[in-house]
Amino acid sequence: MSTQQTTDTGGAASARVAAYLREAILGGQLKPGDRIRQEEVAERFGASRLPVREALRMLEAEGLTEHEPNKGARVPRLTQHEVEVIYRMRERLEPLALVESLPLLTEAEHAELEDVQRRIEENTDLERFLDLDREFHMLTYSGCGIDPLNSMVTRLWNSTQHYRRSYVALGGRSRMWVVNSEHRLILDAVVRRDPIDAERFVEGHIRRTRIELGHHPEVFDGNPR
Amino acid sequence: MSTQQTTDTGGAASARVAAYLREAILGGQLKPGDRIRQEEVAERFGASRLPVREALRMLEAEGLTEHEPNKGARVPRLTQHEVEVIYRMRERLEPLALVESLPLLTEAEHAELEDVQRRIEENTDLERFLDLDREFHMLTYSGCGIDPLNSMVTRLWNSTQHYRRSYVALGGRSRMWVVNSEHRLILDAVVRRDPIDAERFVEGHIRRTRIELGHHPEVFDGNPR
DNA sequence: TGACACAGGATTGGATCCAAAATCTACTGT
DNA sequence: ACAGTAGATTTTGGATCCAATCCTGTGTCA
Repeated sequence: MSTQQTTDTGGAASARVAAYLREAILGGQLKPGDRIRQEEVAERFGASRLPVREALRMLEAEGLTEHEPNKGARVPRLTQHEVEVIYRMRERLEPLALVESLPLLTEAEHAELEDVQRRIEENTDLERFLDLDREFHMLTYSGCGIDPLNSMVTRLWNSTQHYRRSYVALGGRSRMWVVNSEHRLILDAVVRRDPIDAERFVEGHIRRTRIELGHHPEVFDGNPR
Repeated sequence: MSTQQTTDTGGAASARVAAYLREAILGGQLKPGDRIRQEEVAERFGASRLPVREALRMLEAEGLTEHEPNKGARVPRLTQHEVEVIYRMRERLEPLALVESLPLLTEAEHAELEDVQRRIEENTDLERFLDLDREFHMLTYSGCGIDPLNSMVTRLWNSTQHYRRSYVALGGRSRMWVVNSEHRLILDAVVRRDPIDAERFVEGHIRRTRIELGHHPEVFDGNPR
């Protein structure tokens, strides 16, 4: 599987169910607005409903589901304005995460970053691009051991995954090209361990994406259901 | 009860248990490092362990408990560095929350803010100060309807509540005086609906608190257990 | 005396059953 | 034909019981 973070919280069964649903939501099989029925998941998984309930709670904390009493869980649907604010949050939090992480990244991790970036540049598949892009950024933050910071950054990425997909599908090849050139700037700053540039470049990278996104309201129209 | 936010998520019983535990943690009856036994809470509450489990999950999402498989829930204990990074996160997120909130605050809410600030200035009790200070800030953000932003700000406040208490107890009356003068600046900017000043003042308010906290490592030493 | 192993108790994780709430459907009345 | 309502079905919330895991204290042996 490609998309990280196994939340070791909860028992073995809950963790497996959570991983399964996480994959389904981030992978786009479950879309914003979709309802998640406990019984259905439990059955498909050969477990009782209880670990499913636990899993849904974990996912809620990760921003992947939302819960209404006596009505159940859904994949949250966001407005364009909500997504824009989430990007503004990212503009402020991720530079901080990177600065905290920067001095603790090893040369092995630098090499891994180089490798991921190389694979992004060789890649042509959309879904794979989403995963690799995420992997690149998360790797740059991986030196930062502050739990609330990590989990919030992860949550912001999770919440917007579906809209990122729509947007990249729209922008296509040229969009990926821009991302790559900006990644190169970030990567250089990371390897040089230059906190000023690192902060500047990652902030600009996210800001430019937010502004681009603002020009494409159609990303938020076609929400199913 | 004084410390808001009833997380309408979960059934009636879970919500009540969550409210009870939330109050106990924020109020200081449960301290960082303390273990929370499901059976114990369930019994004291006349309910089964299941709603307690749900409640603990909710609280985990709010940053009030942490969970380890097969070992149960504890109140998280933070290092000085973690608290410092949380304050840096607040420095970046809360100005954003305030700017988003600013144009949507009504004059009734301005009046309510005035009232809360007046009550803070008249107050001498430490625990009451913690509640009122929180209420003041949350009120300034209350126009911002963006869920992830609200919940993250709340979570950051939750995580540091215990250390805020120790710190205020240390600084005493003079500390409260500084806070009040800074609140007045923020309040003025809010009433004038001046986003530049509002952002500046709230950012400075939090930053100064962070720097002050850095000079008092003893706040983080005496952690029980 | 100290370290390791084992056993018993305590505590959490999961399954099943039942109750309550919400949603859906079909019927009735105008 | 349509709106409103009552009943049936679906789905979630909670209680109880059982299983698996962890922790603690004691005893044995080197």
